[in-house]
Amino acid sequence: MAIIRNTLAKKAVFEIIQGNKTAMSQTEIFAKVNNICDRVTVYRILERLVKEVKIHKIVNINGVINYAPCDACSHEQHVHHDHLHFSCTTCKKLTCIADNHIELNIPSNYQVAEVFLTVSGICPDCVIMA
Amino acid sequence: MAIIRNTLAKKAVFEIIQGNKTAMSQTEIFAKVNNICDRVTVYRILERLVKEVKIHKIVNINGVINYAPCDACSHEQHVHHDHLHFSCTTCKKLTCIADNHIELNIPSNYQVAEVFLTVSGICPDCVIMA
DNA sequence: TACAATTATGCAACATTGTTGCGTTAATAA
DNA sequence: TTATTAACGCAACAATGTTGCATAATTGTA
Ligand SMILES: [Zn+2]
Ligand SMILES: [Zn+2]
Ligand SMILES: [Zn+2]
Ligand SMILES: [Zn+2]
Repeated sequence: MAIIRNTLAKKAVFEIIQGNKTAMSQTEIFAKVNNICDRVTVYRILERLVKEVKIHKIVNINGVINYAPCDACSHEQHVHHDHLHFSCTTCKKLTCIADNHIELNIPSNYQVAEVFLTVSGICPDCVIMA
Repeated sequence: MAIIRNTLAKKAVFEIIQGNKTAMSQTEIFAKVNNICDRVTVYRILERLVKEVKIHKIVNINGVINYAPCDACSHEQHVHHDHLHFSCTTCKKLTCIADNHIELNIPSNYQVAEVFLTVSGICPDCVIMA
């Protein structure tokens, strides 16, 4: 059951996320959606897109939740979102960076599931400006 | 200028944070403060304690901002907060783990400032329960 | 094409979290 | 003790996210 429907609003939201170089917050997405649907609907669409593994959720270093497409996420039918994210302190943009396999050094009584790695600094666009 | 005052509320908040094994959110801290002061005051105290490098701010994987003491943060008069944080998916607690020096693999046109590394999974307390 | 089933939406109402302004309180130095 | 001003309380507001329910729209089927 639970047949997935491809509505106009859902397509619009997904295209907005895909069309952007960097990850976007619900607020930014809703601003771009141009009143094609309600604020609440955007929340619900985002929730669905995450569940369908079309986008992934990234928490920025200030706590704001952002969304980015999952293109780079699924390799060989194995979904993983543990790539690195770069958070620019100047333009505040959050960018997905290719995989970054790291060695962890955690006490063995901790059972590791996912790794969230975000690096802050200045992105290429903003370095040029400076 | 800007003389720092050590008020009752500030002491209470700091002791609550220090007395807890894991990091705490503003909501949790205010709940423990037992109406010794206003909700807003807790926000302002937390802000000050962060500025004074007595506590540090950690964003949990769900976007909730948590606070933990800075004991483990300053080594040889050099402050750094880039240690690893463990976020338990069962009890939702956020724990500071000792330093974790990692090798990053980021395009050279990105200018790195800080590294935020959070690992999710099951903490020792919750592993025992299961 | 028409219809039924049910997913998705709009809207209102609410909850939570965080912020700001301003008059008052209280910590600290002199 | 007094003056200075950091810190506080309170009210009001803003932003973000959630829920319930009636209505609309999509999709498979007849
Ligand atoms: Zn930038
Ligand atoms: Zn990403
Ligand atoms: Zn736990
Ligand atoms: Zn920490």
